[in-house]
Amino acid sequence: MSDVARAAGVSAATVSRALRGEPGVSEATRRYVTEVAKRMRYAIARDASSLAGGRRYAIAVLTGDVGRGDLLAGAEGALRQAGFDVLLYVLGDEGSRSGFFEDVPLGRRVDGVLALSITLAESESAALAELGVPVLTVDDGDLRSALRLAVGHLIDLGHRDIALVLAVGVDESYDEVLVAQGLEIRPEWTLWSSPTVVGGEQVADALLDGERLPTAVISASGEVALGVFMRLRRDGRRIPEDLSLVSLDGQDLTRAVGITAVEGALREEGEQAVAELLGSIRGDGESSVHELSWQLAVRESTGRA
Amino acid sequence: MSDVARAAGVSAATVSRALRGEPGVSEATRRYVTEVAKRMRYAIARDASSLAGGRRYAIAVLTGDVGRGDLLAGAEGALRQAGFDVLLYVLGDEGSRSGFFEDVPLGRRVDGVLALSITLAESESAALAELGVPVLTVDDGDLRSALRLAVGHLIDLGHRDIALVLAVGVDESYDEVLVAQGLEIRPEWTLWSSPTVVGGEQVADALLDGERLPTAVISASGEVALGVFMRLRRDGRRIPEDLSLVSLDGQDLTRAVGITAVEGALREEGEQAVAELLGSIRGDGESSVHELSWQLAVRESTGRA
DNA sequence: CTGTTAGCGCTTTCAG
DNA sequence: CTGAAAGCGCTAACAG
Repeated sequence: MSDVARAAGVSAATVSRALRGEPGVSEATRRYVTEVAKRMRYAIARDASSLAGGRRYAIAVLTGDVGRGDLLAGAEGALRQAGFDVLLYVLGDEGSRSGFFEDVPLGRRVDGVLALSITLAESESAALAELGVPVLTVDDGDLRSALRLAVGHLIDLGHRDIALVLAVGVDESYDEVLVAQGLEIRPEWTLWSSPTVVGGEQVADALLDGERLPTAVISASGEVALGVFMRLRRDGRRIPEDLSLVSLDGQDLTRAVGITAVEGALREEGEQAVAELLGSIRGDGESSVHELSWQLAVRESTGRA
Repeated sequence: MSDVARAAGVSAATVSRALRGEPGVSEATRRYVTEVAKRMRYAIARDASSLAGGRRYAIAVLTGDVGRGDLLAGAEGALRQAGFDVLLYVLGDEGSRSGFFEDVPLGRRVDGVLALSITLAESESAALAELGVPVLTVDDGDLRSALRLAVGHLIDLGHRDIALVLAVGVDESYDEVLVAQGLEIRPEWTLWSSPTVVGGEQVADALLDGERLPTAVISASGEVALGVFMRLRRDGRRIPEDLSLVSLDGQDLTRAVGITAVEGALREEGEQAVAELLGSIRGDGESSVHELSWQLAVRESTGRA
């Protein structure tokens, strides 16, 4: 920096102010210094800058699963544009996750934390809170609201007989969502399946064995939806003419196959989450939660009842 | 750090040495200092450390597409374990990519660069080279070698009549790979398709329209393989009894559906790439290329001819 | 093996 | 609006 200062005939302090857009420099000086710096290919050293200035210009991004890639991509883009470094931590498997939280390696290194596609345990949140910087958690959102969207779409298409396939282990009841929209519940049309294509095929078999076929199926898992899709087609059923199908998950899969699905605008949500976090950093420093909101991607697997 | 030094009754220099595992401290002192530091929840400030020490302990990870998530996850894990920060840059769309290379924002900030799932243009490589740190590019590997693996597997199963589906736009010939393994080439069994499920279905139709069906199909794309799979099954063909199917890509898709595929051990390759890069950083500082190597994941879509 | 002494390259008062 | 000076929190010789 002092080289640039010398070349521009000013002091280092002025170069610093000029390059960072700080007030207190005449426009002419700023322009000139900026130009000299560019010519000399000079860029401020982040380490020294944050050491001296106390700012860090870095955000830690925690993610459970790199699968939801677009969320990450959106966040990264927005952060880079805002001049922040992205320190990535993939906390997918238990080992790396506990290793991370055991001794959170972020002390005095980041201005904030963004937790994507990861549900933090109480103790984990506490560990992050100790950093003293805002934490923004992007919550995967409510299955209930996703379901509402799917049901609404099917009802609009005239469906009344809707089966719901949940993940095994889910013991919560979602009947109310259907009931709230005026549907009758038939117990045999609530099914559980492991989140695999094979599971979906079995579900389809079960459905076909029933005394009456629903006119639509909603699956919580994309893999299951695909299994149902393939099994029904192999059985000669047409989709969507004979049966409509909606998935509540599995963005990539459902898009590839053309299955109507509830999904998030992940990239945009990532950007938005960053905006919230940066706002908090500049503002009250509060931690918060960003709820992912769902949208319906209507594709070829749904039609009139 | 001086607080810790005082509390431990030593100098700051000793604390520094002890905490970083530098030689020149007695084991007893190191243990004691470490303990005091932990008790005081002290961690070395990276900024100050790298400013003073000249080391940076950070690697820039460039990735074109977060899709190949496991590569990234593997690399991140290995880097974290080695004590390096991961600065992530997602260079998916043209805008962010050119923005990045226009003014590579990494000067004096990283010890090395890891380029994953991204093919660097000449000028981009040059821009990175200017950083003066090693660059390790992970190359997606050769379609030819992936194909060789698939063909070998099918030949082992007794197949001689193999169709190959390439991406539209690929004008290179891969006949030699088949010929080298003693197969005869039938021109009508080389097909081109857009990398979509629908494209795959069309390919299947074309195959079914032909005068003779091959006993096996190799598809360069996972989506296409899925399309072929679904179309054939709907047509009443059994897979693998009537026809075997291998995909050269589409890890997630093919795994979900149970299609035999050539794939990389992405997580492990990511770790390995990191090892190579760190080696170069500590060693000759040379940039290099890590070729992804392929493996065959045999699933239910292939069987004896 | 340990302490002392200079910086690392910036930013920030405080004067001018 | 600009410059001089004093650190930011560490590490790296250099002594002892």
